[in-house]
Amino acid sequence: MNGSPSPAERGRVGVGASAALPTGYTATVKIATFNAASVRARLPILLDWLATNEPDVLGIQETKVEDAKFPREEFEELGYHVAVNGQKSWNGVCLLTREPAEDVAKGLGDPLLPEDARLIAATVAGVRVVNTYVPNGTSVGSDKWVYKLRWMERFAAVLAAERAKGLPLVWIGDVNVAPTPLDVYDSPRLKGGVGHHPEEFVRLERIVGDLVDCYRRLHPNEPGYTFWDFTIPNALKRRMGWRIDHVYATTDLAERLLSVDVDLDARQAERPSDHTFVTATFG
DNA sequence: ATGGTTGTATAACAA
Repeated sequence: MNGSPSPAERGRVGVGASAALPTGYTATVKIATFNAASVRARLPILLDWLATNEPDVLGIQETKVEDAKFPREEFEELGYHVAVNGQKSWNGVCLLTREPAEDVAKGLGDPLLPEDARLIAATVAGVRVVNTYVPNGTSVGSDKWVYKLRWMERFAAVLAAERAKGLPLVWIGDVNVAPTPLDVYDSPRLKGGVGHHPEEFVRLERIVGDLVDCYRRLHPNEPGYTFWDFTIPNALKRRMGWRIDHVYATTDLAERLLSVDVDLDARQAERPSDHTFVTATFG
């Protein structure tokens, strides 16, 4: 072997070479979640946000588009790999990743439940990322409510199986549950309704286990709302929100947690979703 | 206010 570097090695000089990095530098991983309420309607917001924030992973929920019509190229032009689990009109999830998504898994695989497009998981840079759109539930006691509770029970088993693979893991997505009084704008009034109901709390606890709720870990006293109902005028300014978009991490990753940000600007942009972005950064 | 808004199978739905 001679001493001259290969072209590939020369290409890394100044980028990955630790000697060229400033003192105190650590590689970070940014993982974000966003309920887009239609990926096509939200494309301008999404492309702008990705270019500005450059997350390593963005999990989107409610893409509302079948896979063949997903705007894949627009994200690829920004340097993202695209993995989708969609259906026509409703639901739909995807993962946008800077590194290729490996071992992609889709759906709950429960023959007793409809195969709605609500789950996609993949391994990205050694981290198992599980992105879900938990059913809304519509109204307590309805068929959709029963479906939500059953879906959560099944997902607890699916997530346990994912965790059994032993990789550091993050669960991200719209969980459609605000689990504590701090997570919703009027807990006494909303408690017992969809999204803030004890039957949901119990099931969410079983799913989460010893995973760390990343936002709450770093912000124990701030509401951290991520969703504001379209039908409530000026809900954001009136602080009438819900924290239902969450990032959970295994303890090994949570020990590296540097920050969790909720982007209020995207909720106030032109033609916004009713949700906004949540980003967790691990060092 | 059994209201309000937004998106998609543009007619009722779901959220």
